Amino acid sequence: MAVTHVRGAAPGGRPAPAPSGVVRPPGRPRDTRCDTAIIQATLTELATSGFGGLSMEAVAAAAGVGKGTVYRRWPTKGALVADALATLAEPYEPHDTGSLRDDLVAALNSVRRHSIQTLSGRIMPRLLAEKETHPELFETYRQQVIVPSRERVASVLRRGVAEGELLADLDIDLVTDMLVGPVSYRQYTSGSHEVSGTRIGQIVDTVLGGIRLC
Amino acid sequence: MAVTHVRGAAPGGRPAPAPSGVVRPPGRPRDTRCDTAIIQATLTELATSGFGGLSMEAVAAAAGVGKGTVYRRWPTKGALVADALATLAEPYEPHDTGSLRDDLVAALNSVRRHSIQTLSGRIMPRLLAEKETHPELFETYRQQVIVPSRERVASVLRRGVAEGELLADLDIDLVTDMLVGPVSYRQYTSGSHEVSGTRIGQIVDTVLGGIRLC
Amino acid sequence: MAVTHVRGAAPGGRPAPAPSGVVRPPGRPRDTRCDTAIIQATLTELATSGFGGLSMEAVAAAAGVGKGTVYRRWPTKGALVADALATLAEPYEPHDTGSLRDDLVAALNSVRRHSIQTLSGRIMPRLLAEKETHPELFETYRQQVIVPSRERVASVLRRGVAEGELLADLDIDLVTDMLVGPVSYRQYTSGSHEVSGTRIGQIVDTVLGGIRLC
Amino acid sequence: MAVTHVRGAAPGGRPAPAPSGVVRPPGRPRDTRCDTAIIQATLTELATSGFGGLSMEAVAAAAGVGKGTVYRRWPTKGALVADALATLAEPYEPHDTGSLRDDLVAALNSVRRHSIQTLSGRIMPRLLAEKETHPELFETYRQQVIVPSRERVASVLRRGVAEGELLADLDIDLVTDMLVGPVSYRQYTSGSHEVSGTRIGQIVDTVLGGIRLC
DNA sequence: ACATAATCGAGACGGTACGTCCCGTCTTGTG
DNA sequence: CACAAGACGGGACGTACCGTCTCGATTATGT
Repeated sequence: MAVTHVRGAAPGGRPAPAPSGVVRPPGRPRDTRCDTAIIQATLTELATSGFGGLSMEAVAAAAGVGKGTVYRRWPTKGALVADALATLAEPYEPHDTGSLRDDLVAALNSVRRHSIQTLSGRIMPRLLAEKETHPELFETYRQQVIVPSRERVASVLRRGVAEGELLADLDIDLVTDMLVGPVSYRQYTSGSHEVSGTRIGQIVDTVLGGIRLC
Repeated sequence: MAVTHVRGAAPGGRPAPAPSGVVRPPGRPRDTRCDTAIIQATLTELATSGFGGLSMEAVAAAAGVGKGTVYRRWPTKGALVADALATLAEPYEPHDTGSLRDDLVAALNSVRRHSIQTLSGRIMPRLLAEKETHPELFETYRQQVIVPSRERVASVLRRGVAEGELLADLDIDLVTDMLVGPVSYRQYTSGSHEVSGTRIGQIVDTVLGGIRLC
Repeated sequence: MAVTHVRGAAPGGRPAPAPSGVVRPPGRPRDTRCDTAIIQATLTELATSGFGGLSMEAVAAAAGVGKGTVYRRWPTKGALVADALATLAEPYEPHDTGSLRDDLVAALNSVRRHSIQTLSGRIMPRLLAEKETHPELFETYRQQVIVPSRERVASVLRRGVAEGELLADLDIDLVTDMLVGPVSYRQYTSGSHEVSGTRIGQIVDTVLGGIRLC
Repeated sequence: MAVTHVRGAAPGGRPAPAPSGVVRPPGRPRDTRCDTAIIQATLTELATSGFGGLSMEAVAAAAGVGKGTVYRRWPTKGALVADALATLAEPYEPHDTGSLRDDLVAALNSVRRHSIQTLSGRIMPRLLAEKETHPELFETYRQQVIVPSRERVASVLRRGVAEGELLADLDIDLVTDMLVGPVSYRQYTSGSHEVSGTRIGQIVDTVLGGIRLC
């Protein structure tokens, strides 16, 4: 179940020597390849077993690392998961094709793809389940993943308002919910069939029908 | 965290002696109060700890019965949870106030209330997390809880179509998603503030703005 | 490395039902076969690895028993070893052939045999090594094994005094040391060759030469 | 529990530069103060924890030295302990006061004192316990410590034979056992009180009573 | 009334996973 | 090169449960 084995890494993967001028602690420095392997294994385990079912031992084994190496860096499971979630941050990349509708469709398609294909998307329902028990973890996830994702939709909407295509007093947050909500909700709870591209177009059109200037 | 303790039940709670004419196995008959206590404890544990964190031992303890009493009835955790989920079925109660908008708002408010106040609503994210691992459990939940809940909204929409208030070729499933989706999505993923009654009205109005005949 | 496997024991080995009139705790009673298997394994491990090298896990494995079964009975290693040592008690069997010399030789031969052939004899140097760290354990061993062993020699000497064959004011404890000491000392510290029967006779004769009435 | 800290040593303690004319390996020469500190720490640890409980890491820490410094000199624990035991050799110092009895008493007193006061005496039972597992270590100890100690007694006895005070065909080894045995045996196994000076006199007298010419 | 037979609470059992600790090895920078 | 410092993989330890099992006590039914 190992994601990245440290021992198998290419020799060239070793980190460069520390830049001069930085005080370094004595002794053998920590191997940064272990950090990445552990974080990656944590995310995989999180997606597979959830926070409750995640064990430090399984993470260490999946990372190909001794248990002590994990505990030396993160004293608790919560701290490890929190740091792992923090790496999920996605850069905000606005796109502007000129067409308001096309940009919204594109943004929602990216939401859809995220939930299916990425590790982060598979982690989402696991964290949702633990939201009552560990609200801070889901909050981290929300800030790192959900908020940027919503922001892509919201920025398109704001542009529509600025360009006079949408109602001037539009509640951006509300409309974002009305676009992202149906896609995300359906994606996660549907029995088998996922949300299709056609359906996303219909969702956008229906919402636009109610908020566009006429 | 025991919900119902068998031992503490009033003597009058005992089931009536079996009706004559029915062949009964010899020996002491099973105590039906144990069944209900175990099912109830299972649902509570499911809401509290999720499927992965649920243990037969904890269920037995919460129900105030011995472990053997649980295993005598359900050999596996999955069978127990499946039976427990099957009891969540909610009766379908349509309401018709004459106003399409008011009925939709009422139906969505019921969705909102369900997710917050009921045990079933707290179980939902737990099962969602296990959907990949145990799809049959979530499917049971969907049939027992989600489908009836959506049906309340869909029936109102169908009535609107029949009465000529809504577009004739309306995609009921799609619009149901667009009404339930934003509420449910926001309710479960929001940081702190829940969905307000006002917002539900806005959601209904926005959707109606795009699908109402004009 | 298992000494006695519980599972493989004959069905007839089950303990008899408790005598009536004794209050019994509820639940499944403890299996006494586990107790004996654990004690036996403890003594074997003690002889093999000493007190410091003895681990509860190894004892459990050697006894063919789960670790919990050991900890349920003895919370600490010290308590387990103490109880194990208490079972080493040997019944005192005086022998009287009429000849003072022959009886002393026989008693010393029994000391010699004990140190070589018995588990208890192999445990002795292990406990001696831990005498500074855990004096109470060695004290238990002394009372259970060493004292009775010395008493066999001392009782013969006392008889010799009573029958007028030995000096009336003989220091029994001292002479016991002078008989047991050379045998035990040589037995444990000698490079390879053990103490022979001939040598034991010489030791007895030499001591008798100094304390016999002449 | 460090015996000698290298780091804390006075600068003057550095070894003198090597005499010219000797071929020396290139690079920094080994610090001889480390050797002595490690050996000393090994003996202390051996007395405190025994062979099984002794770890290279603990030795290094007690010596105030890095672990690598120990492993560079001795690859295994056995090699280190063997070298440490080899340093325990005691010079043989016969004494002759003219009185056979007094010399024997003095020799036995030295045995007694050794077992109590010296590090070597506290190591003795530790090694005894490992005699089955590591016979070569105890053999080293025997040659370095036990044999010289016995020789002091034996030489007095031989002198007694030569001077005609003892039986001509005396078994020196046997009588040595009979003198050293009771003292050592009692010293190590006694519950609390040690062997007194008076008792040593009694032992010597009793043995002499049986072997002296009359 | 009394034997029969299955249920029930309680808890012991073998097994396993957990987090901690520590060992011996390896890898840094400094002298 | 030697040396300290300490990170690393591996493994053992004691704990905590899990699901199964085995007790005595209880409770209905048939004779």
